[in-house]
Amino acid sequence: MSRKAFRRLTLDERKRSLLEATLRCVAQHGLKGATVRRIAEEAGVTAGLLRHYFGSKNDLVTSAYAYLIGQLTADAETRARRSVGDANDQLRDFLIANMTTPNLSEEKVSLWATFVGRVRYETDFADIHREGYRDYLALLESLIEPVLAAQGLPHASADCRRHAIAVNGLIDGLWMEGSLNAGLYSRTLLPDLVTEACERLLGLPQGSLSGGQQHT
Amino acid sequence: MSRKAFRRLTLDERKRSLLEATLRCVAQHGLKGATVRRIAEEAGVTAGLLRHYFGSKNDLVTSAYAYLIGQLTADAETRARRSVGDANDQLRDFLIANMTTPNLSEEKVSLWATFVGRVRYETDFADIHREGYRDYLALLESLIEPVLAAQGLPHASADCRRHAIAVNGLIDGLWMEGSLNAGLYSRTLLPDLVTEACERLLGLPQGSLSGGQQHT
DNA sequence: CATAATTTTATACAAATGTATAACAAGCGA
DNA sequence: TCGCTTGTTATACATTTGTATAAAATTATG
Repeated sequence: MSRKAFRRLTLDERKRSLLEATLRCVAQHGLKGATVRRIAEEAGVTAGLLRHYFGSKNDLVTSAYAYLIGQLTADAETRARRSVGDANDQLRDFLIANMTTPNLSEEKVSLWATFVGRVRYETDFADIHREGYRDYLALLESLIEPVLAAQGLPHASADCRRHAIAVNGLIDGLWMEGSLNAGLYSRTLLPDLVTEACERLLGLPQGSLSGGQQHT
Repeated sequence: MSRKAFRRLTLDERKRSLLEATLRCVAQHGLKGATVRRIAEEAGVTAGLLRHYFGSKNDLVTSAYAYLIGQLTADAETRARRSVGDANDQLRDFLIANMTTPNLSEEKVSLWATFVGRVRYETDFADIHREGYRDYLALLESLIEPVLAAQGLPHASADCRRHAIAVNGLIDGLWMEGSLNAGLYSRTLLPDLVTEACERLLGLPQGSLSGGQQHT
């Protein structure tokens, strides 16, 4: 009986591959159901290798959570920032990015929920969550501020923060229910709904976010 | 060595006690981490008894999820319906019920997230989720409709549904983030914020939900 | 108070899990 | 081509897990 043939990867390639295999397994089988053996199989390696790169299973899973969160916000931010238009366009694109693929995804919501369920009881997860939330809120505030300013609405720091909390709640809730119940809605319902709702929350004139524009 | 002394309970008492012990364990240790032995210890019985009342661990956990969902909506509905005022008061009390204890609770959010993480991949959980979501949305629609009608706003079934989806997203998101980050906010921020945001989402005159009223 | 019914305890067991460690081999530098 | 480093495989092990089953104790019924 001969050994399995294998190929060496660079440290970054291998780590990424392991983290992504971990996320797929956690989504499908849950946190404990994602056993080191299953993850290894998913990544096409043997179990021992996981411990070579991550000190323990907990280390691996924690890193995978951080990887996921970073990816989610980075994706949405990228889609907002690359918008060539004015502040309204950027905010609109950010909202829509959260209501369309790849961010609107059953798998990602499942992962996110699974991890969030542990935030209260495991400090490693709590730290990652807190940091992610803070970043996301800050990003949202920075997108909202110029929109309010352009409309001549109050846009002091406290105003922006309050609005950001509400809009963030709206996004999170719709993102979650929308991903889980994707089949129930038409593909454009959520993007339309979130832009309209955001206009109302911020007190913008109707159509200032959605008006005339077509989202891709 | 003598056996442990025990007391017999009625079927309902025992089942309830086991379900609640299960929820506490799932919150603290996750779905797989809530082992039958831990649950049994939490309930003050031995492991064998679980299988006497629930055919398998999966059966027990599924039942616990349904129990939790039922409890959450029932609590909020009760607090809305017992409101003696008009339609506005009922809607307001419903919103506030979701932003204050006992519903605003880290433990409940943790549980909810943990279960939601499995909805995509296990049909038992999916069924419970779908049903719960449908009920919750219907309840919300029924609370929104008379408020819109009283204001002379469009309140056809489609209008109410659209608004209910948005408001539900807002509630879910704020409830979740609010519970996890309870320490970050003052105790009245979320209730104030959710009522104001809901006014805006529905297009109600400012203060029509929050105005003058004091929430307990 | 005796007897039966069934809740509850206690023990057993195979399978699976995270971790540790030894053996191997791929690819780099000489 | 040869050795050497270390990425990678393979195996071992104690522990924990869900489930099954036998034994015992509590309560209801007469």
